[in-house]
Amino acid sequence: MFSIGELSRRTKVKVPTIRYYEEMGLLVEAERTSGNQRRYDKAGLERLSFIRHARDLGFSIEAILSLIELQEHPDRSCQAATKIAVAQLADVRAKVKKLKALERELVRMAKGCDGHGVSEDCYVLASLADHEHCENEH
Amino acid sequence: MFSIGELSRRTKVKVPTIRYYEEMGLLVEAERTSGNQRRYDKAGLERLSFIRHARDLGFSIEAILSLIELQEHPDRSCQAATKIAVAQLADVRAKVKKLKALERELVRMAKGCDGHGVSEDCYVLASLADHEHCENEH
DNA sequence: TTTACAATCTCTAGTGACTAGAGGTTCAAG
DNA sequence: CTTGAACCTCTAGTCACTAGAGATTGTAAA
Repeated sequence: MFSIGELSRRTKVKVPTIRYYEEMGLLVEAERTSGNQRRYDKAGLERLSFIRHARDLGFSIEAILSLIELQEHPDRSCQAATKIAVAQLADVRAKVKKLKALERELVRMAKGCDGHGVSEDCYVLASLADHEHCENEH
Repeated sequence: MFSIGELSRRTKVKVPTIRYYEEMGLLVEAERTSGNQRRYDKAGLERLSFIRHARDLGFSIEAILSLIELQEHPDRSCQAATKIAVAQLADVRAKVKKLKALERELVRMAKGCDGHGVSEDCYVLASLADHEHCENEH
């Protein structure tokens, strides 16, 4: 049995965030001492590790709620869980693609005017003002 | 002179968002009709296009405020603007890197259990519960 | 000119996933 | 028994919008 601070140290999840997760229903309400402080055990630690890992992977709290629900009903959880993971993967891939496009355009912009002042006009500002320069449609 | 709705149509920025930008100081306060409705001209359109383009590139509203300020003082704006753009680029690159790592792990997870049910336990759930499976440190 | 109705106005509140702070209580070591 | 770090609850703030209520205005057809 350990305190919320200890749980925080072990999982690297901040104390107020743990309380927030409890409020959101991700964590079951913790046991309390007679003085109303939360106490956790190994199960609580594992649950929070699961949540943290999923958050790190970009799953929304809602998605994590679904995954937790699936954990509680092990029959046919596999297909449903995979579906959520695949959706998350698609999301991540879409973000990567968009960011890659932005990266290309920013490189182009930032190269326009560096040290050696071709200072007639700022290329960065001009690029932002004029969409026509753009390689990508966004 | 055109209405906020017309401006919205031309820039693809939603009407409440335009009002929000005005409130945040990104747009100068628009002229009004006798009946208090906003009217815009070409200058307003160009300014909003600039803002929209910068937002699409992931610049924060604060960064855009800086860029707009730079526009108003064209002397030595180039270096400062480039600095902002380079910072933005670094940010985008960091995000890409992180997402790429997540993508790899999600691929590994989602492949674990697909159609042909090796249904002893759900690999997706197991992966989330057990950080040790992880290739990446996060 | 009147009427209808879409578009506009302001204002408040909600989103997601936390983070910060106030003001009060409890735990554990010395 | 005292100290003080850690805990408690509650409210409000963050960012960049988005949604909705309720009132007013603009404009085109009858």
